[in-house]
Amino acid sequence: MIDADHPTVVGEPEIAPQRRRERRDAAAHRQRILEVARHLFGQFGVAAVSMHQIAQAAEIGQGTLYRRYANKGALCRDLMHEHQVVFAQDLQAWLSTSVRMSALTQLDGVIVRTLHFVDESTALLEAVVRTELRHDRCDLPHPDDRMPPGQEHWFLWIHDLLEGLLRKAVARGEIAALDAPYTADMLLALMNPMYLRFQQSARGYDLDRMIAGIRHVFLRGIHDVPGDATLPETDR
Amino acid sequence: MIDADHPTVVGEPEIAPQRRRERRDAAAHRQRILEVARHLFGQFGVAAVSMHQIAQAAEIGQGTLYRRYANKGALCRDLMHEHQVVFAQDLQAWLSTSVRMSALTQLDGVIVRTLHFVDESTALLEAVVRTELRHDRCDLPHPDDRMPPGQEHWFLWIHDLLEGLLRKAVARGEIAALDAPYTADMLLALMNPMYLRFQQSARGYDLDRMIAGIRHVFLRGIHDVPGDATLPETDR
DNA sequence: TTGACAAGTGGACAACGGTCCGCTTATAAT
DNA sequence: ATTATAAGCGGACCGTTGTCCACTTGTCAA
Repeated sequence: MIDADHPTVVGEPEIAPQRRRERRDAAAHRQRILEVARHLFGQFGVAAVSMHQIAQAAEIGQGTLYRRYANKGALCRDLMHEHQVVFAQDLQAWLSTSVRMSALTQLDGVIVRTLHFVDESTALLEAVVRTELRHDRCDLPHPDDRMPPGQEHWFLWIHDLLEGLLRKAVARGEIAALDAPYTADMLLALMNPMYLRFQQSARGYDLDRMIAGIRHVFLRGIHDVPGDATLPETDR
Repeated sequence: MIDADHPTVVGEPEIAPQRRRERRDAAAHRQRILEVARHLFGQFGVAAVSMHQIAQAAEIGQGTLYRRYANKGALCRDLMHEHQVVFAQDLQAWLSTSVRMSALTQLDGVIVRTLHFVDESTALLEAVVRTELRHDRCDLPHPDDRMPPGQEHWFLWIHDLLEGLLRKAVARGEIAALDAPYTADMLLALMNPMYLRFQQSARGYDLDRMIAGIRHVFLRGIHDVPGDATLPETDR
């Protein structure tokens, strides 16, 4: 109820000009959390460290920890953030130096680089994926406020990148028309951290073999030209 | 300690001729468990039902439940078993009626049928996959004694089937040489229940679109011939 | 400086998955 | 029928994830 007697400012600035910035002590805690988590993860492995442990080691309550990070996955995402940014920049840079190449070549470059990146970050990425699917997170484009703004979900970005390159390749007549969004998703499925790890540890494939396989099927399956003189060796 | 006075049978039958058969009451419990689980799953969804609940509803202790099923995944596997057998037989039957077709056509048939099967069994299959990867089950060929003997892990079977068909296609000169084991794994990755569901619910792809996409990439990527006029009908 | 209030905090609590272990009982050999 | 024994049983118990809520404290505005 609005009380007319009170001197409510006319156009009261409901706009909430900018979100009250993070309290200083909170920021300090945040730092400590990341630090401690990084340390514990390094020492025992991501999977073996519980949120409770992290809270204790950081000498804060669980509630505090969960306030900042809804789950271990979120924490890992924050830890990864830096790497991701670097990766994204590198990729972006490479793309811009390679504009003169064929879209297919660019696509290949993106795939290979992404695979390497995922392969290097398996530990953290796996935790992310894991918690996401524990929560039935099958509604991928989730907002997730706790994430630094502007940092969209990473996989989404890669997806769009792949899709874009596929479209470009089609537009340039490098390949026949195809279902770009779904094809991008297929590629993404093959680069899923958990799957990657499974194939490496249980099947014993190494990264190069996987890259070769993906190349063989995709770059051929997409390409119109039957000959494969330019394709990398199947080498197995 | 062996007491020499006792008439221990000379070559005592250490062989344990056949495992003492399941006690009758235990068998009854098993039935009840399956029944109750099926019911609860149907009512609330697989994910929403806890082992504790199942035990309670079946009026047995948790220990009893866990004795038979190491986890929810195992229970679901048992529930699925029947369907799986039927599916396997159907597939086998179809394969034997289609021996005169090209290996590639057979491969296509297997892929399509498997996709449909997975799609129909998502609920249960998902629980299986989920628990398997919760346990870091990245060592797939796990023995898992609690499974009906002779019933190997299902995915393994499909994998071998796919691999075999790929090899056959290569041997017959239908396609260029490739890395059959890994290619089979790629296909399997795309048929993963969790991934399937994700793509359907989050991305909104329907099964036909996915089949079309996989066909486009794989049957083209593998095939030597650029045209695709010979590709089999969708037959559903 | 003061006070209001949202942001921040901590720890109790609950649900779930899963293990353990001591007791009971069906079964098979005697 | 008796008995040894392994199969079966139940529920207390543990660790983990995640929620809740009463309390404290930094911050901003007056």
